[in-house]
Amino acid sequence: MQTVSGRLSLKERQRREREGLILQAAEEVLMEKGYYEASIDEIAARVGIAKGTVYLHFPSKEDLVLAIFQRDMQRILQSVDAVIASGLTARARLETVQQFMFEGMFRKHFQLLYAILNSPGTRRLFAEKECALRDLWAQLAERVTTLIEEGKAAGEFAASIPTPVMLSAFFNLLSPKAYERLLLEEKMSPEEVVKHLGRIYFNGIAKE
Amino acid sequence: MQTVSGRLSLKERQRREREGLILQAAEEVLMEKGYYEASIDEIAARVGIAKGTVYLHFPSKEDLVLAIFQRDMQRILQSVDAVIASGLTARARLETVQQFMFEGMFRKHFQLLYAILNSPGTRRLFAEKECALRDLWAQLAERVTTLIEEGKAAGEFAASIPTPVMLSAFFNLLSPKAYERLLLEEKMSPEEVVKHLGRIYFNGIAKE
Amino acid sequence: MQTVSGRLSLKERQRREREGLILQAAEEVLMEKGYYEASIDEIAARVGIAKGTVYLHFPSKEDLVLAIFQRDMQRILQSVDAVIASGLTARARLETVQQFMFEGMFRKHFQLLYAILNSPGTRRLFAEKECALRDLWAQLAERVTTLIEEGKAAGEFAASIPTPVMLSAFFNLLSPKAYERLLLEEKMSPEEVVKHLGRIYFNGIAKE
Amino acid sequence: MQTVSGRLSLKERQRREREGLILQAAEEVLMEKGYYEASIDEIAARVGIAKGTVYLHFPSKEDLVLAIFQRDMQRILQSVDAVIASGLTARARLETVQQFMFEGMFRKHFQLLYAILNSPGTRRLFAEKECALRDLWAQLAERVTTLIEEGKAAGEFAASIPTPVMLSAFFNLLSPKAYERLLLEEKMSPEEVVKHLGRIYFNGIAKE
DNA sequence: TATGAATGAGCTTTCATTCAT
DNA sequence: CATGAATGAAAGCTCATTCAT
Repeated sequence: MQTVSGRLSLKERQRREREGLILQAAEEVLMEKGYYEASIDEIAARVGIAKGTVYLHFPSKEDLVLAIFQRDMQRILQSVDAVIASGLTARARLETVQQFMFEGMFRKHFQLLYAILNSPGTRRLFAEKECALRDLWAQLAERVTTLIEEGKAAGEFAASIPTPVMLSAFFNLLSPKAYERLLLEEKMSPEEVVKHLGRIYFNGIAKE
Repeated sequence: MQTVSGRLSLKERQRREREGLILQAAEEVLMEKGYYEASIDEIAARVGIAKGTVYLHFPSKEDLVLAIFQRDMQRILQSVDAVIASGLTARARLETVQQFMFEGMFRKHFQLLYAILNSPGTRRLFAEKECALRDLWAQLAERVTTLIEEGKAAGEFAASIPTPVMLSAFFNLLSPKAYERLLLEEKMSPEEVVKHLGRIYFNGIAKE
Repeated sequence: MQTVSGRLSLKERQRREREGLILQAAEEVLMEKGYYEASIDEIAARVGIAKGTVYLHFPSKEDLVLAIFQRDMQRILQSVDAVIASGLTARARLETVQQFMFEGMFRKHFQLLYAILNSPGTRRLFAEKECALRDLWAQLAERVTTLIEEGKAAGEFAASIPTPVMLSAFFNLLSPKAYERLLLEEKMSPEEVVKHLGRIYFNGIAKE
Repeated sequence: MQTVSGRLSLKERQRREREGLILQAAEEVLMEKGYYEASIDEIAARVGIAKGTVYLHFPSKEDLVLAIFQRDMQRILQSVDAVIASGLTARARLETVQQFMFEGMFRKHFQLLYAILNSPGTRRLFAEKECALRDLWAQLAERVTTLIEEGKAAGEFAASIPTPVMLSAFFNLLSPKAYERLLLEEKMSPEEVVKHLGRIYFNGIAKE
């Protein structure tokens, strides 16, 4: 698939582009309608291709969704890793990670991931592919866990609160899905919301 | 439907009892499988009645789910109101409310409510009945809002954090759904989890 | 499903009647078009019911076809058993069995059975249900095998020809499917065809 | 397409070679899976060419199958004609023809031909091309008919059995498809099977 | 010429909802 | 009233065929 010059062939580039468009459209429809009400027909229609074409790229609806997760998680991990590599304190790095999850693209990606990962219907659906899903999730959880423990070691966070609790709280408190109301109905800016939530979380887990 | 003696007729009592059984079975199935994978057939089978009978009580699947919400919310509100009526501080009362949401029946009820209320697919489904849903939810939100503002007035909570943010954070941080992992995989007891989460939240929103 | 009087309830009778109609229509379509070109839609349309109704009776297209086989084979076995029970010579009984297979209903049933059992596509399809299919077939083969061996024992048939060969030859030579041409194009009567074929087969396997 | 030298151009030779490969692969897949489960994709893959290329040689799946028949029939006819041209008795020549049909390549070719020609689904499919199919078949039937009638004239075969019946019986009794069971499950050799079947047939049609 | 991505008609199957009994 | 058989719209998926490259 690679030419001698090391670049991808035209065909392959087109293929990836198309795949990207499908993933994007699928993500949109999934966000709007959820897994069950999102039909392959509609996804294809939004891309402007035929239903069958979707199946050239993804063998099933489930696999399509899985692919969205993988792509999104990859992007999230890249950003998170960049933050973690900085020389800041654990708390500062965790705050930056949190901010990502409220901003632009990341809100969208993370939201979908989180929604599907936690809704009872879909979890059952992906039962057999759960390993793949869990793996994806585990990678993000691992990073945050490390940060939390570094913070505890540095005396920034309360050692008395178990790390798994802090981890869960981090994702729940900061999961952007639930704050749509604040953005839409209360007309708050993401920055403002994230500031206040960060304060609650970090004061909450701070050492006495 | 009421006899001269003021009591409900036998027929009506039977009717309500059956309605209760349907709601209960429906709630179970919904919790296990989610909205889309829960079939009227299975719900009816669990009650031991015919599919058609469900439709004598609820005009549609959506309405059935709505009725579950209404019943659950009513129960939750009763308990919450009892707590609020006590003479404790705002914080103490809010902590008690939170504990409800992690205990026994309430965990189950609240979990379902919250799950469906927040999954993108189901929200669209209930779009036209959203008013009803919002009303239900608004009643609970109102109670918590009042408590938060009382707490602020009493100097217990930080006035600098907007009340809507505190409200959202309350439900997100303390929503039991997301903590199943802690209960199941980390083998923590609900009491322990609620203790740590309460600490995070209440320290987080406390006045400096 | 049975009333105290021992008769089937009305519901159950209707159910069976409907099931019979579906099987009959399915058999017709299958005969005309073969397995793959027979669509559930068309079968339902011929019965005058909706597609979904077919699925109330048979969980899948494969199972529908299997049910046809079972019903047909049952009918065939009944008739064959009646013949076998008569006190005639082995040859006379085998001839009578052969005649069945060329007459009226039996031609139709046997034809379908044989066609699907021997076409490569369908055999693969029914791979997992092959046990069921094989069982059905084995029952008929067993009867014929017994007759052949009785004939050999009685000195009617050549002992030098292996019984399995005689069995295969019986079904192939006498399978009515392949003789449609004689009936249709050569305008021969079934009786005439069966007479000549019987002569060939029975002279062929006769003791020297 | 022919050069002045009378030989086929290189291009044309390559073309025919590839066509042969396609036919061969198609025949294989068809034998394994039957008409409907054989996909153009798989056939192309086995040849190692693209799906579209198949369509450069054959305008449709049906035509591809028809071409297989034509090629196979041509080969069969060649061999049959060679046999017929020998100076043996009618019976001896017919026996040799029969042996062909049980041996090596011929079994394979004949089997496919016969299977598709007799399965109800495929017959309908080829309805419009039936003329072509019938023609092919008629050529073989004609040879055998001639042999049978020569046998009758020579007093070798019973004149009382109509020739079309003998013809049908010949192909049915001797069609190798149905004898796979004997080869596979009873572990008989083709030679043995053909010997016994020949005995049945030729004794069956012999003059009293 | 050879390719294989794209197409879309058509299939099996599901299930909320209706309604004659 | 209660029933559950019947409905039929709608979904996921396949594959022969086409056509731009």
